[in-house]
Amino acid sequence: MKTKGKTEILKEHQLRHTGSREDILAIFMREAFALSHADVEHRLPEGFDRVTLYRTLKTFVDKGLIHKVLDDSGEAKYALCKEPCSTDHHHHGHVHFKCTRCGLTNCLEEVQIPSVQLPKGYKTEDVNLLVQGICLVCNKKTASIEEPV
Amino acid sequence: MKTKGKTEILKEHQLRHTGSREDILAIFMREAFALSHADVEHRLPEGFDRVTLYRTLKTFVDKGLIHKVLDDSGEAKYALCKEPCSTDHHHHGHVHFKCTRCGLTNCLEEVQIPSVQLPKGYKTEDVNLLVQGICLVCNKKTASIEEPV
DNA sequence: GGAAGATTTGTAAATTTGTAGCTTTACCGT
DNA sequence: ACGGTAAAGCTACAAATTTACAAATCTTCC
Repeated sequence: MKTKGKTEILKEHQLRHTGSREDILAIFMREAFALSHADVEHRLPEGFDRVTLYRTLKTFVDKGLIHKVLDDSGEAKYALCKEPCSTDHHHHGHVHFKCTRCGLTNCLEEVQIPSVQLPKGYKTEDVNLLVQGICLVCNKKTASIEEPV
Repeated sequence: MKTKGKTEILKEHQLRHTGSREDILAIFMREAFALSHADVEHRLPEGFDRVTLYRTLKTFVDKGLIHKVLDDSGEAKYALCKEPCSTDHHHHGHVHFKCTRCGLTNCLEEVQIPSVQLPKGYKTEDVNLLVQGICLVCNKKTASIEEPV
């Protein structure tokens, strides 16, 4: 199964195909975890215009190409929308996991958010769940030190 | 039932009772929903020192007087801790709800976060759940228009 | 393939935001 | 009331974000 191309993704979201957008989109496609503004910036070629990055991230969010990932740091992070998101409706049923050790935030696509029963009168449209803790990778590192075979 | 006084709250958290803290605490007690840094700032008297606000919010979080409420906006919000929070351990098993209509974010103290089963190897330390949708108040307004008796 | 019109980008400058250092002021236990 | 100490009130800075505007780049339509 071939992954959707960048050109195709941009077109789907009614965005012009430009070099900057291609670069930024490529970064999101390459990394599996959620990226903050700074994360993206670091991965961009030296001297990439900062203003363009601000604008592009905003545009991508507005058009539903990427979505904001909640984070306790207060610093917004972004990740590609894998499920179809229209301009106005983001829909993300999966859990986000932030490792307190390595600091990376991932989408755990395979973990569904359990349904939540809200009090009468509330209407649910979207649910976001952020779990913080130690991720698989960091956990292994620790284990190999603290629990020798 | 009388609500706990500001003086009492500050004392409980080992904080000196000062004018600034009283002002800021009063704002949180007055508003039922979560407030961003900017929200608090706007409600403070003209000319209130910016730096003091930064420091006070930080102190309040550190001492467990208020807790961060995650928000999809990326902008951190804060709300009073109703459950007893010690200096080092915030414990918030409850759900946060953000209304897409009125934009307000509330703590639903009565709704517990269901436990989440993560893949093997992950270790959970903290869980945050944000539900977005239509709140009780906004829902009623709508209902009274769309579903006349 | 090229031109027109609209969008996007690059640049500089203005604003806003978050911190640090230091002095003065205000708490609070004794 | 006194004195040690925490907090407030500045000022100054660096970094982050936004704005304005002209130049460069897309798209569409001949």
